Amino acid sequence: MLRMSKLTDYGTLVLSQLAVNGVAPSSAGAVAGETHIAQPTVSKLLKALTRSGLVVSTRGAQGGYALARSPDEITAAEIIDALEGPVAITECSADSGACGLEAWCSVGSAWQRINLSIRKALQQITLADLQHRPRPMAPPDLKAGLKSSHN
Amino acid sequence: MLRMSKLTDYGTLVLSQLAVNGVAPSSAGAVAGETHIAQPTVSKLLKALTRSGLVVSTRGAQGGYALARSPDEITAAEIIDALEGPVAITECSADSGACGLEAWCSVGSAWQRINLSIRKALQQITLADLQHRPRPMAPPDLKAGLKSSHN
DNA sequence: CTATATGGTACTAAAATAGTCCTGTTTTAA
DNA sequence: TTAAAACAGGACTATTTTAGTACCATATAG
Repeated sequence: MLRMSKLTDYGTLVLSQLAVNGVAPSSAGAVAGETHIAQPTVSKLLKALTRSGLVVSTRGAQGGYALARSPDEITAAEIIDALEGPVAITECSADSGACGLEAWCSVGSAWQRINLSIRKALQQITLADLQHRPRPMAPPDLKAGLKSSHN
Repeated sequence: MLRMSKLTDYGTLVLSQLAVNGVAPSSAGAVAGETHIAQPTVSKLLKALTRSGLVVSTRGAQGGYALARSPDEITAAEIIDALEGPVAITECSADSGACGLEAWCSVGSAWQRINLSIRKALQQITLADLQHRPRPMAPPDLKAGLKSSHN
C-alpha cells in the first residue's frame, strides 16, 4: 500500500550523500560510487533534482552537484514531487463524469483529503529528519480531520 | 505520490454500495450496474474482499454479497490490505546488504516509519468515515514522531 | 584544444496493474 | 430432477508504469 517508487528511495539516498559531501560539487560518478547505485541512474536522478531546484549543478570539468539548500530546508514532499511529479492518490480528479456516481465522488474525495493531509505532513519532514537515527513514531490522527473541520 | 491502485478505489466504491444496499445479498451484476463498474471487475473485487473477510457471500440463485460488519467497523487499512496486500513503502526490507550503505539504511528506515505511521492512521478511518461528506482535514504531525519517541 | 562533466531526450526492457474469460460448484425454484 | 442463477478460483492477455540505458549536445577548466 502507499508505495513510493524505487527511484524516489534512491533519490533520497543521493541527496543524503550530497549532504554528507558538503558544498564542493560531487560528480554523478562519484556519488554513484559512494552510494553503490548505477551511474546512469544517479545521473538521471540528479538531473531531475536539479530541474526541481533541490540541487545546483556546475558544468564542465571539476563540475558536479551540490545541495541547493541545507538539509533542514528540503522537505520530503519536495523530494517526492521532484521525482514522481504531483500525482494524486486517485485518477478521479482528472476525468470527472465518466463514472458519475455520488457515492464514488464522496468516497473519492475522502481519499483525496487523506492524501492531501499526508502531503502536508510530509512537508513538515526534512532531509535532515530523514537522516536521523531510527526512532519510534507516534501515529497521526487523520480521523479527526475527517470528522470535524476545526480541531 | 503515494498512489493507491485504481482497483482499491473501485473497491471502496463497491463496499460503499454494499453498505447502502444493506443486509440482503447483492449480486455482483447488480453492484456493477449500480456502480457503473464493469461486471467482471466487480466480481474480482468482491471475491478478494470475501477472501479477506470484509464481505460475506451467499452462493446459488438469489445469492450475492453483503458487508460482513457494519461500515464503522471496516477500516481503510483493511480495505487497502485486502486489495493490495501488505506491501511496504520500499523494497529495502526484502534484500538487505545488496547496497549496504548506512546512509541508505537510515534513510530507508525513516520512510518505513513514516509508512507505518500512515498505516496506523488509516486504521483509525472507517468505511463510514469515507462515506461522509467532504470536509477540510487537519494535517497530522508526522514530524513529531521522527523527532522524539514520546509525544 | 581536449578531457571532464552536466543537459536533454529518446529508447528498450522489465514489472506491475487492469481487465477478461473459462470452468467448476452451490443453491433456489420450477 | 433439472435448469437457471450466482459465487469460487484460477489462468490469461493487454495495457500502463517504472527502471534502466544510451546517445548527442553543451559548457568549463586547464
